Amino acid sequence: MATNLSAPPLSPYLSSHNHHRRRCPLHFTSSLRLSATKRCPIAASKRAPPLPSAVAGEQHSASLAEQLKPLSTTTLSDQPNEAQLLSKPKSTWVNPTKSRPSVLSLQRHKRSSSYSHNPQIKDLRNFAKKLNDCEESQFSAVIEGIPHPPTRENALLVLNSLRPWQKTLLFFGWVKAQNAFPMETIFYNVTMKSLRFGRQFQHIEGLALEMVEKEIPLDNITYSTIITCAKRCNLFDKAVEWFERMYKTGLMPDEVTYSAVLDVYAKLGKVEEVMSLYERGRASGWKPDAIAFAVLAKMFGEAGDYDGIKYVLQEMKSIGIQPNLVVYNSLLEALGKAGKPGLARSLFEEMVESGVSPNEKTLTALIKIYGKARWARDALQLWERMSLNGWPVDFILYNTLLSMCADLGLVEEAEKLFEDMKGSEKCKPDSWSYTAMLNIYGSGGSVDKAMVLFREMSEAGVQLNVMGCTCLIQCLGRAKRIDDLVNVFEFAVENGVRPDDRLCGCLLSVVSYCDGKDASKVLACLERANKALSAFVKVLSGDESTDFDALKEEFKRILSSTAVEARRPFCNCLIDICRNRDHHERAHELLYLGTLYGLYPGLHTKTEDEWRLNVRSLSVGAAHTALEEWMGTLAKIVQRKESLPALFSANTGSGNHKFSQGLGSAFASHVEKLAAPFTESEGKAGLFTATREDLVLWLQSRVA
DNA sequence: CTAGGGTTAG
Repeated sequence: MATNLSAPPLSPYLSSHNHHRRRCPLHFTSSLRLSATKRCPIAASKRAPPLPSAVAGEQHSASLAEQLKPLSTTTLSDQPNEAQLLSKPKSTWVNPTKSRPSVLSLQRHKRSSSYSHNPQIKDLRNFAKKLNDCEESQFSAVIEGIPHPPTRENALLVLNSLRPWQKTLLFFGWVKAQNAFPMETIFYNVTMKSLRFGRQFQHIEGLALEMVEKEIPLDNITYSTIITCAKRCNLFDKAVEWFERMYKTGLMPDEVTYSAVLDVYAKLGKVEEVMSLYERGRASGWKPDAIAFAVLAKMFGEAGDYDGIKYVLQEMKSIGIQPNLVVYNSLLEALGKAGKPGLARSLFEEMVESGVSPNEKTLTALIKIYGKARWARDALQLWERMSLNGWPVDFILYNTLLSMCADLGLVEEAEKLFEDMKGSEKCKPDSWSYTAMLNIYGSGGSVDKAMVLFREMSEAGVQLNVMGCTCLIQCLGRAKRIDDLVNVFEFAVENGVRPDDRLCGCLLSVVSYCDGKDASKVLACLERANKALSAFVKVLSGDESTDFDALKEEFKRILSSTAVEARRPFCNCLIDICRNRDHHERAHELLYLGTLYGLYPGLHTKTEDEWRLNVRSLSVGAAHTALEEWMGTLAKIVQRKESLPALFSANTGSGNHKFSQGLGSAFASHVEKLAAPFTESEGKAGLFTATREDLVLWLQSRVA
């Protein structure tokens, strides 16, 4: 998911950007001329007369999708071609020395003077209010009481004041039927705005098609409204479709449409298309503004792309755009997602120094970052600064602070905050707050406190959610309070919690360390949540031998219907279940399958001097299985007298989390039991090493 | 609000 951060500093599309700039200086001069013509240079290529044979062809017939391919993959090679690409039949060539494009820069519409000086304004507003408030059935009756004739200005004023989309649509229909004046674009735009409020994409599209039919021009406002409405309705294909239509008409996108469309592609995860459109916009004279950069920052954050974030910063600097609060917030969050807490911290300081005050979202982002990074000192210092400076706090920020406490194991701080919330008027703990507390008590093993909270929740009328349920079940399982566990599970299901894969994984892990009756009770819960999984567990735990291929197929079927983040935990638990029931052979088979399906990437790493087994993400049983498997393989290599490196190591990790269970110590005792020559390194907790000589001796002794 | 665009929680 995240890009490889050890990759070269610039992403491919970024270097293609530079490449493009270097090679196509003419692009800029041409576009400056073009910019005053209200025509999109991308579209122009489609309408251009046949190009000279050598450069005609693909660009002439290219679709928008093709046009949006990264420039590195399209061949914009020689300069005459560029000039051709940008020229078009009806372009009006203006003085090329004119300083800046005029079309692309945003021209907000001023409130027309009839709005402020219209003495009828009060009557019309009251009338609009009546329309807003009346029953739909009375609409036609009310509308007849319009206090002044529906002139263009009057109609616009009323249309602008209608809230529910149904009323807007009815009124618009009425105005059209009056036939008092020709309909202009603005009427459609205002109506669409109201429809967008009600997320009525169907109606918006209907109106847009009506405009096309009646040859009423669609402008940037129309298109951006259509596109953002589609976006809000999650109809991304529709958003793209309408941008394509706009492109075909040759209308030049302005700043608003640009950032709206960039956001559409960004939300589709189409980074390359975003960058390509960005480059083309830049090349045609578009000056991106803060909103466009906020969109880019968010996109790179979602992709975990640090190079992309650097690029955004660099572009803003070179264009001379100072980040505003929203851009800072997007950048901070992006840095968090890209795993750069240190850079987030320094960017935050830079932001404060530049005079931009953080808001709730800024602080939420940072607290979350520090929590995830387990930077307790920074988190607490920031918390202190928040209250010292009187920085704004809201409900989400409170809950984020609680979650951070859970991540860092700050039990007392969390309890204090939780009590403060209970005492407050506006920020009473909700299910998020309770979940955070259940997480804290659950991971800390404070079962009784967790159960007190559980009871308190239902008294306070706060719903238990799936994560809170998972936390509770985890800690009840560890405490072997299986009857309570079953009760909590049943309560949760009865109260609308729909078990997800994480909850199933949690039940599965409890099954792995329970025996007999307890295991059956938990398995019965699992059966209600995931039939296939519980059936598979029964097969694995049973004594009948199973065909490997059948096992493989079923395991594959289960994994493919499991959320990606829960697949490895499933496999880990299943291996533990096999081992705890002395089905070691099956444990090895499952580890093999897990590796086959990519659940354990980087399990083995080899350099010339050292071979390493990385078991940090494995459960105890899986780690043992992996070690045994490895030793078996090495024994064969020794037998075959093949060459081996000087050093062998196994890494369990040290477990940064305050509440983490000791994989390291479990691994140490397993190594001891096997009398294997691995010893834990002095300075590095969780790193076990063995020399070739010791290991070979031991392997040979085992065979003998 | 002044016909259109961006940011908060496992």
